Amino acid sequence: MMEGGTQFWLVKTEPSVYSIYDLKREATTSWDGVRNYQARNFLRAMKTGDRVVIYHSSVGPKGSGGPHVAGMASVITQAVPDETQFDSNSSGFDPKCSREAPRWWSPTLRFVECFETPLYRSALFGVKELEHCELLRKGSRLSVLPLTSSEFIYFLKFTSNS
DNA sequence: GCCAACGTTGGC
DNA sequence: GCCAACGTTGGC
Repeated sequence: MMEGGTQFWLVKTEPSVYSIYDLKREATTSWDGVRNYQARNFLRAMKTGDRVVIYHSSVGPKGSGGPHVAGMASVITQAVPDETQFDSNSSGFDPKCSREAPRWWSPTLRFVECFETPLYRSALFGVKELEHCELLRKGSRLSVLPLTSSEFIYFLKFTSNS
């Protein structure tokens, strides 16, 4: 269960690149490739046991109904240096980084569950619990963000075992 | 330190 | 595909 001190997060991913179905198949994954300092700081603040909401972004209106919350994950390992920053063959390669001075970090996440029905972004507007959520702020591009407990509990209602 | 130019994100 | 909003870069 959730112990005191558990924090809640939401991470975005483009399902055409990496989806919750990929996470389900792999069971765990290193959440790498994030190249924004604010998001990086949140990744580093993640602790084992923290709960994570998975959001599918950049899903066109012609796609699968638009961007949506896809399911749940949890943090199993705190962030370590993101290996892709050192890999010149990776799109995440950052020539300014070295192993002595890494800049980008990635925690390991574990699949928890995929929602039976996607929770579409369009359905979130007007939800009282989410009225201050960064996810819904116009122009927000932050791909890792903290959730308040009431925001998280709102998303929890869409899990199968709640 | 300012800010224009640029590249990217991501909803629509 | 469009484009507004954003973050970063780099000249000054």
